[in-house]
Amino acid sequence: MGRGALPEGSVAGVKDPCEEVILILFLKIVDARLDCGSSGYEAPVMPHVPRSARGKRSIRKKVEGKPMCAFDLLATVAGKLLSERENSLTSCDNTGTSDPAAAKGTIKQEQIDSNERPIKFEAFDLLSCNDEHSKSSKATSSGPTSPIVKSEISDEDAIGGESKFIEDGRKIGCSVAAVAENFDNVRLSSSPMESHGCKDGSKKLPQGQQQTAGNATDGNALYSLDGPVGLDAKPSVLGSSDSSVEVPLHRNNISRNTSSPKQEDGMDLAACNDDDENSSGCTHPTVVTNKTSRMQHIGHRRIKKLLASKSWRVAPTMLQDSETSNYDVEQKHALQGKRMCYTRQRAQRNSSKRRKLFDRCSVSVCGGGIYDEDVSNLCENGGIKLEAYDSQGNLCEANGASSTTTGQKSGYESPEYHVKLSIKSFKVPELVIEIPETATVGSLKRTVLDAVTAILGGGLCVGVLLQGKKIRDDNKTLHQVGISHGDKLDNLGFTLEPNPRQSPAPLTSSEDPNFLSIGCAPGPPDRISPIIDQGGPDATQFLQMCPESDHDSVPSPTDAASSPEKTKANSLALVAVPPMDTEALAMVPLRNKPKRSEATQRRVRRPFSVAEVEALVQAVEKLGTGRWRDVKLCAFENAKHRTYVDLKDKWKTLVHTARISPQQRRGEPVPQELLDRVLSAQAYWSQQQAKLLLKPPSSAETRLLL
DNA sequence: GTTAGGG
DNA sequence: CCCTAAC
Repeated sequence: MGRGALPEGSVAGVKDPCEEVILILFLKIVDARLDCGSSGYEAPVMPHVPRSARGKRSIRKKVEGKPMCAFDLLATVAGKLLSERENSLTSCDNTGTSDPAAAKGTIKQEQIDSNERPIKFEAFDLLSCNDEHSKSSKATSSGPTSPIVKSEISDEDAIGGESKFIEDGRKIGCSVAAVAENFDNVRLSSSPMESHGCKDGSKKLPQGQQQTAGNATDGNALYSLDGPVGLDAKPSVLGSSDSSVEVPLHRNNISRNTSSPKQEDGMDLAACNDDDENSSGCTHPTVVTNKTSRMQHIGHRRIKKLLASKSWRVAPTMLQDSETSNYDVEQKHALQGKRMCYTRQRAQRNSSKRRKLFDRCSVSVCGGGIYDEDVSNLCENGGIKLEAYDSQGNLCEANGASSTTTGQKSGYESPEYHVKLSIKSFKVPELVIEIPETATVGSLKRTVLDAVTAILGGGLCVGVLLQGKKIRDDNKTLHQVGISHGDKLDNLGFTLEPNPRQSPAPLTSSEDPNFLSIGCAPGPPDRISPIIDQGGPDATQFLQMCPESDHDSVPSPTDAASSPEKTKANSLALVAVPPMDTEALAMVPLRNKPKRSEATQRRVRRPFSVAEVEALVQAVEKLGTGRWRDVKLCAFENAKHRTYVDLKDKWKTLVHTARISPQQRRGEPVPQELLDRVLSAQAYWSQQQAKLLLKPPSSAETRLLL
């Protein structure tokens, strides 16, 4: 339908129905979370190589070693797109409806081969292969074993037999929406899903979308997805849509917004509302509705998976000691807080996985994203939290309260003043995307992805906007330009810009240049900048910052968790803005192949103190050597940094130590007395174990004998 | 999630 | 400490 509505007249005699009108899509993507890691970060291509032979089988799981940046990015964009769509649809109506052509005289005529066009996008491939949930797209995804899924899907395929669906602008509108909705899925367009999404979009998307869809004139549609899209675009709209509609990876989905409905401050965090199943943890900071919760939940879960995929990295270096202090947070993240809040301190599970989330990253910005905690965790007392960074970018935390006092003494120029900002969103340069109506949603996705990827791949620049003005002088201090800790920083913005040094080469990743042309595509999407998107104010710092005895002291049972300080920071998120962002960027490893497979951040080494050893020995003497969890609970319950695995390992080393000559021992000497106890305990328990092994059916036997 | 054990 | 395998 609608074909006739095409302003063919305006298109200078082009009547051939074969000629399609190119849609010019202006996608101003705002708030692209670029949780991709350093600018030099290259998505690891090599799957993690098992360190041990038995790891061979682990290959099955190693698919995750794939680059996720593109995906992340896309997800972000998608979320944003969706959000923007919501916001800008209105404007679309105007331009697209009343004056489609005038909207932008860029209606291009182009011979479009309506035939299938196999398209391969590397970037897209990346995406697809990272989509761990591509379950829905099994059709194209070859599963974990084949990380690189060439999306050979033709446009037709992508859209399935309903390609006609996007034949008119109306459908396009829908498509766009669908795209946005599906971006987070980053799945290879599986026909059913695609069309499905599309349908859903037109059928069920209420409000703006439908409206737009209806209004978009056939063919000539110019969507100017621009405007001040807050990350706050509420997903609620979507919430009402069909359950099958994919949830956009809205920022809020990701961010571990634990803010419960009542916590509109955005900083007032509930301590333990992070139940995976309840997904109460991922509600919008301000708008919390049942509608959204579900979706957010989904998003959250998705994120969860992403997290698990190791692809998301957080800036750990910043929070050195946060390893401990943030433990809960981390864990929550990684584990989706499974019962962490409710259950006793069961050992730190998944410690390794959790850790994987933390990669070295010098840049850490609170973007309201996935990694809220790290930064937000710092926002202890609400308000502006002052943070100090050492030259390494390590955070030397100091909360606003105290810092403020001291800081004021320091004077204006005091370097002690640190501004904490929350970058709720990054503005990505405008993207101009031309895509034929006949393009599939899948291709649109790829196009957008490529565009974004290209930008990012070319290297990024961060722009700072203060009150709309771009601050170009990098040498000025924050204070000089008016960014001071005391100010309301709502006027502060950040943009992500293509690296100027990069020649804006046209995106060529597409195999069909005619098909897709993208503006503002600096370079090949070979690399993605990992800009960590840390959580915003909603961060979950409620974590029990329990005075865990991580200070080489024996955990005392009285080490009760301190009441989580509910932060009352202004909703203006706070974000760590490393004084030297350029340096920070520079610090980002440029290595293509991070050493430890994925540059996994190893936990800080924390040698056991004698006291700890003693506690361990004592516990083992009591409980035996096979109940590490109990040992942990018994003696190290409050030592969050000691997992039962750690204890087990320590015991192992203790035994070893006890058996070697004192000269061979290293580190803090352990009293011989303890070592002796270790040996005896070890002997005793191993003996017990042997007994059990030798006499397994003891009970039955006993019974029989009796 | 735990436990055990190699790295 | 890390990583897996096997429960």
